[in-house]
Amino acid sequence: MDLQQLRYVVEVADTSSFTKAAARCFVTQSALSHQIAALEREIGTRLFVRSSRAVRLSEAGSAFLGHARAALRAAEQAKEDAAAADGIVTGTLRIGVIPTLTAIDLPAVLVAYRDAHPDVRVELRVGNSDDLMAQLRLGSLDVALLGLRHDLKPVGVATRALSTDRLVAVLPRWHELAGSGTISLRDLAGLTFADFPASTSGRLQSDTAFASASIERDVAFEADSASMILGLVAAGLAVTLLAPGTVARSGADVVTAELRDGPVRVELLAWDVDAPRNVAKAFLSVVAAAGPGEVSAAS
Amino acid sequence: MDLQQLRYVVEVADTSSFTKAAARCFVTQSALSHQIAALEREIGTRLFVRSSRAVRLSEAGSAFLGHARAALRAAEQAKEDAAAADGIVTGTLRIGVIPTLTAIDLPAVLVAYRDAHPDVRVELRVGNSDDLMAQLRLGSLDVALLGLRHDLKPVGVATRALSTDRLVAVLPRWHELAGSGTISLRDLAGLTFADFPASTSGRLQSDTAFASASIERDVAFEADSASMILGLVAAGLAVTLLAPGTVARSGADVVTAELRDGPVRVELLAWDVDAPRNVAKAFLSVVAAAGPGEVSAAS
DNA sequence: CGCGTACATGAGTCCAACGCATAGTTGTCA
DNA sequence: TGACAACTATGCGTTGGACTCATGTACGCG
Repeated sequence: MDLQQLRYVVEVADTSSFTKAAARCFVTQSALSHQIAALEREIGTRLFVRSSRAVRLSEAGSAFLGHARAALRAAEQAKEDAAAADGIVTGTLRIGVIPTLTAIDLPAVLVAYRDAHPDVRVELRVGNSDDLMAQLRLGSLDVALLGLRHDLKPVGVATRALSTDRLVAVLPRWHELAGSGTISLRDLAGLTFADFPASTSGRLQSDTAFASASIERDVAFEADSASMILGLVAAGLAVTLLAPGTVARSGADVVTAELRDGPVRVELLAWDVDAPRNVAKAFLSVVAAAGPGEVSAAS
Repeated sequence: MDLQQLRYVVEVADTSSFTKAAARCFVTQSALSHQIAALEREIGTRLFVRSSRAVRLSEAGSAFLGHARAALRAAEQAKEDAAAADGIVTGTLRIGVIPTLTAIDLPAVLVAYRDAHPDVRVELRVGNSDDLMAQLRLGSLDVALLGLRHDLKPVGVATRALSTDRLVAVLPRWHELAGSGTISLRDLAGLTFADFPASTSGRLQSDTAFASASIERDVAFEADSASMILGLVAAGLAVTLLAPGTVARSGADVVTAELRDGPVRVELLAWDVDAPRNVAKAFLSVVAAAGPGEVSAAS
């Protein structure tokens, strides 16, 4: 048995394909077939059921997989902790980040991080807050930078609040409400809206605010990126609610109006509280040094 | 990184010697040196501090070692569980046994076990009950067959009582008490005793019995094997207390006398309740099928 | 029934782990 | 103090096994 063989098994299980797994491992399909076959010979059982169109784990394979992952994790952890004993942080840090993040300057943070820990490889994954939270809980992300309604406390993870902002109304330049100072949600009643797709956490922020003010609104346009939504607003097709920082950084040709009863959104740094890896702990320190924020225990 | 390298690290850590570790791994010392050096190069840290006369773990090595063991254990477990999914028990069963065991016929049990699970390698280690318990708790034994005073409940392990016996007095053939039927401890006062070494659990059985009967006795001979003690008795140098089965199986030229107030000794099967491995569970079944006994939960 | 896709298998290549020999270091003893 | 013993490090040649390439086989699909 060999760690390499365990990696192969995990990849095949994850991709349900020898060919795809081989590509991910940067070897040919035949090399991977050979190794899996050798492993199966050694343990005396088929780990995968091959059916020419798909590959799936056998019962024995299912029993094997968990331990294989554990072995690989332990080996990785061994390496990281040994280096950590010498004060060196190594490994791969997997960061999830929402595209609209404004609370911190992530590139600047990464400069500081890389400066302090040059041996760490960084994987950045952009996604929406819901997906990132799910990946964090699954352990496929180490830390995540995301945005939530201020009254939602994520469960199963520890968090540090990075910023708290009240959303602003975003209007076309020539809109009648432009320049009328602070307004309220009710002033927007009857207008056409662009917003994030239904039942995403980005959308939920606005939906909840309008619902609790008992205002029906017409979301005629849905898009999954803030810049797309801002484009729609600039074109005069709709209005929307967004964090002021998001609008400012986009450079979109729109105007904003403060909302006295707009929803409050918190951007926060979240991490797995159960198994914080060295790379993640180091990232937390760098963020803590870079900006303010308030730590909150996992719930 | 490679599982083989992890095995090397563990062995070197356990033996504090490259040479001894190499011998245990059935490779030359140079092969092991090469591999450790390669691993240290990969993780960028020295795992061992070499001081020409002794090898000890560095701080990084200590951090590494635990994870290395975990990785090896997980890999082993992966193999065993995969086979178990096909109803096959594999791996190595480590049994500890006291030399005086009489409650079960261990060879017969092993015949049945080997018959049911031919793929299991069996390691037998003979030792005294105290050492076996310690090894069991450390996880370096899977099951142990040992003897204890009936009123001592071992902690941290689950047990199954196999037999309960009252010790008998063992006397030279020509002794005046020979043939006098059931006697009491007090009849033995003033005689010269042979027994197990002080503060072993074997010795404790008799010591406690005499102490609670307020009888001083003279243990002039100490030996760590029952056959040696019986030899001393047969030679007329001393008397002793032993389990009747031990005496019967030894074939020693001695006579026994039942003791109405002799200490009661329990032989039992003990196993680690936290992580019972497949091989151990299978052994428990075989013992359960072979003989009677009463299971007791861990305390 | 040919075509495409995917896994298995045989043959050949090449690297890396191994063994051998030896050097270097340190503690021990006459 | 010098010879020795015990131990690890290292250079070098050898070989087993992991890999690639080429091909075989099985299956679904139009």
